[in-house]
Amino acid sequence: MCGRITLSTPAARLIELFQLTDFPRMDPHYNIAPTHLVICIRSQENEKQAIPMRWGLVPSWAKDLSIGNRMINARSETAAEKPSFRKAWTHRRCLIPVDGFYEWEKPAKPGSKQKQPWLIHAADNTPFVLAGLWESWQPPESTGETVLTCSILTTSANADMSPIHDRMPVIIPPEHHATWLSASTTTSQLTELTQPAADGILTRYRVSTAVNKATFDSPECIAPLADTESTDLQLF
DNA sequence: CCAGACGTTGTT
DNA sequence: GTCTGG
DNA sequence: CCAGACGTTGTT
DNA sequence: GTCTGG
Repeated sequence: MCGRITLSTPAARLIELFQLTDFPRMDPHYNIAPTHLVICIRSQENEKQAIPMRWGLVPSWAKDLSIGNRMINARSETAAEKPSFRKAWTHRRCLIPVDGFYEWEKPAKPGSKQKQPWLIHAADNTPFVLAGLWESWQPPESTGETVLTCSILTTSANADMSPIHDRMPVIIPPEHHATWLSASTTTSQLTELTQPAADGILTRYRVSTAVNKATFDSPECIAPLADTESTDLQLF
């Protein structure tokens, strides 16, 4: 779950949301896939910074970048114990702003229909912030540049998501951003912050199956179909 | 001791 | 790097 | 997450 | 069917 996201919110608005002075230059993208860059906000020596990172966490011991291809999500319930995630869980948490994310609903009857893609977004059409872990990876033999990578944490679905899926990304509301990024946050606080989001904050609409093939920076792929559950989404 | 895994989702 | 399984 | 490949030898 | 690449 949570294997595609969108981010077209202008940098100025994200600067305001995170109270930053600097922000990386990024064009709007409507179909961000694993291995693409996502924006991560991390706290580095008490300095908050927004940095593009490769989506798919590559543990420091990995011999190959491709290991990150299946590390796009981390279960919040078990990340503290998993060898690939536990150091990041303790020391390298980050925030990942999105406009929304895609979820592919399985066909009700097996073998019948095609999967239905939905775009899930905030009910109030504002960008929102996912909980992530990040890692720094150095290619073996010192050949090539250090690569920053990240993973999106998941938790069980809230009432908004459960009709189409049993998991959802962890969402961190603005009042908890600082706690999530702080190095002194306790285990019990982390458990609290990774609970499913409050019911009612998300809504969704059907998108064309063309989302699969759309280029990832085209707004076409988030155009709602006629049969839609919310009609008031605006581009940011 | 060394060798091999190290992950999630969803589906069966 | 660190843990698990053989 | 989906889309697309899924193989080797030898020759150019 | 299952893995890899994006």
